[in-house]
Amino acid sequence: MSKKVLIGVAWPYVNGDIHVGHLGGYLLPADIVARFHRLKGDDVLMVSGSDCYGTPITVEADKKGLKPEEVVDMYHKKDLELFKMYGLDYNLYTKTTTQKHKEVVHEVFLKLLDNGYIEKGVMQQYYAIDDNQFLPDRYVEGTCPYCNAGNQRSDQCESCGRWLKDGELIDPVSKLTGSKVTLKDTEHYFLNFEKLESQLREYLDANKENWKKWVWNEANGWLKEGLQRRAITRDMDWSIDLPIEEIKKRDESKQLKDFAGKHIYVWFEAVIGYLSATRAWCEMEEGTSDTIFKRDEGQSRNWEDWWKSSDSVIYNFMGQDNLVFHALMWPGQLMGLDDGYQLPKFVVVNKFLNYEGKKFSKSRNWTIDSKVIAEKYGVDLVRYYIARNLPENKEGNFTWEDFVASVNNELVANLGNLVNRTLTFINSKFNGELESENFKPDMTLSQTALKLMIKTKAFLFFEGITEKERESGEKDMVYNPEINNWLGSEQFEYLNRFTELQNGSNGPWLVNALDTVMGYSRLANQYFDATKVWERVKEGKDGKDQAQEILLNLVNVLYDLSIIMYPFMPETSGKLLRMLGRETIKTEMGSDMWKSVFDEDCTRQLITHLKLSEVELLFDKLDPEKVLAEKDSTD
RNA sequence: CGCGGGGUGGAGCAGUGGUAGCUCGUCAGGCUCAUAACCUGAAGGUCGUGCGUUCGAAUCGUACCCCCGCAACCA
Repeated sequence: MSKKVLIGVAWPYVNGDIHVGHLGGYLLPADIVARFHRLKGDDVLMVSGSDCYGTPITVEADKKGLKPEEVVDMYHKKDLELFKMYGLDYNLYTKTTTQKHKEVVHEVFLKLLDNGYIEKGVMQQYYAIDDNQFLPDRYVEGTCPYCNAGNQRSDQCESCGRWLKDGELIDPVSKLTGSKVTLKDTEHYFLNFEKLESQLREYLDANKENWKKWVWNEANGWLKEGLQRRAITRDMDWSIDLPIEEIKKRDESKQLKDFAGKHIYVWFEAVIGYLSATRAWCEMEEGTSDTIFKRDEGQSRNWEDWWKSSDSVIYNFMGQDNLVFHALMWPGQLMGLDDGYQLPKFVVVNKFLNYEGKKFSKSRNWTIDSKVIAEKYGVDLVRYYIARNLPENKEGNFTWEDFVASVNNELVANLGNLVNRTLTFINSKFNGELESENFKPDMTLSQTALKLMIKTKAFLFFEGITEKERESGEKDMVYNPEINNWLGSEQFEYLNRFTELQNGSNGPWLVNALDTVMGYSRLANQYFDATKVWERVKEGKDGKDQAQEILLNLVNVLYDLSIIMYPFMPETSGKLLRMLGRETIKTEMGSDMWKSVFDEDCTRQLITHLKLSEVELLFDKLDPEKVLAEKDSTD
């Protein structure tokens, strides 16, 4: 039976364009891991959607003179197109404005209420007197009590940088109407995290080895500090309603005095999207125009298989600003349901990806349009560059100069060149066809090649080698089982790690995994040189037979590469496979493409016959001057 | 003393007690199948600073300096 893997990707706010930083922070890492699991034939469900409610949306709507719904529709549509373009392979990408989401949110709310984790409380909030409405902090401005600067936000004075507490702002007024604002008591529901603390402690301790160290430490820091109850309702119209009718059936002690204007706070509701989207996907027959939808043959349509089965694994991907919600709040919500829910096992958080050393900033026009860059340079180049710069441990940086260098010196020079030199060689010397019944796993390689491979750790190819022999590289060894033996044992430890996360590896470390792909390509280039295959073909029939075997070896490496690069560069993978005359990757459940490369039992079928399709360049070289001009255009 | 992360050759990063590594760049050489690509070799680091623990510290402790993130509805 296929393992169930649920990949929950943080829900992007639909108040602006998705830039390269979002891609690097969580969108692309999630997609890479999802594709990896699909290669292994796992039953993968990747869900996410647009986070549609809350103040950021209404702020953007005001700015554009639109209704919140219109802003949501506009950006949701744009995001859908962008994600399709980047090949982000969601099973369901939906939004939080759906009926299903609302239903599930209500269900969760009521369950937590009944279980005693939600309680009432009174807090103070800004209230516009003339307009008769509560205002979010963002909509209040006044004079800073410290530096007397006017027109400052209620939370921070931009002039002197001080943080302001509620009520400190002098002469606060509504940004919308100019109406005078005061602080007023307001009753809300709160989630009592204190009651969940010991369970959260257990949860963290159980996952110490599964999360990156800094992620765990940060979550641990929050928990040690002590979690306080947190408001889960607001006086804010652009939000999901409370299930008032249902609440009214409850005991009086659970009811607010006045439900008017009370809505569910976005932080509480958005994460429930993982659950609601799973359930929606299970019930859906097909996608709609405002979703990305995909279902493979044989995938389970019982949502509990992902959420309540012990052999399902849940991942969550997010940017660092979302850490506390995913590492503590959301697990807390699930615990409070007390209904056998699986908790996220891998909370995968990345830091931010900066742009030329500075934070991406829409307001300062310091941003790269994800769509434009992909159109110009190709999705896979961008995917590659982002993937190799993922801010897994510390902030990453996107620079145009580095982008060109990475593409030209790594992708083109190493991987692209390997493919091109191998395939054009086969074309010119063998008319694009190879066939060797003699191609067996026990072929003997040249001494030089041996030495090289031994040095580069490829010695794991060979059986019975001693440390001394390894150092000298002298032994005339036999090329043992297959290339994949080596793959399985050493190089692919990384790739294996990034999902299994065994041995306390605190991953996933996608950068390392990508490094492995490139390292494998580099090794093949060394092999090409060491075997001097271009000389072999000049040495009569024997030489040509040898060359054929060498090339078949290389072809098999290319096949491996096309598969292991797939999670990172799916388009390129398909392109390479087509050139090799192979089928492109199928990642249906149970297809187990991974096993065709990575298989401990070495049952893999080697390619012994080859008929090349038309050969083309895998990547085009970038013109540095043209690309560097991009930088100036954003200044 | 709010919480947390980081400071390792020109750049970007691995490395958490035992001869300082990788990718890119630089320099020299080789090769010519290949997108002036590939391969080999070399130069280049007192691992932020001081003190301490230890036979031994980039790695542990401590003090300090610098950069950054979060704490706010910025991914």
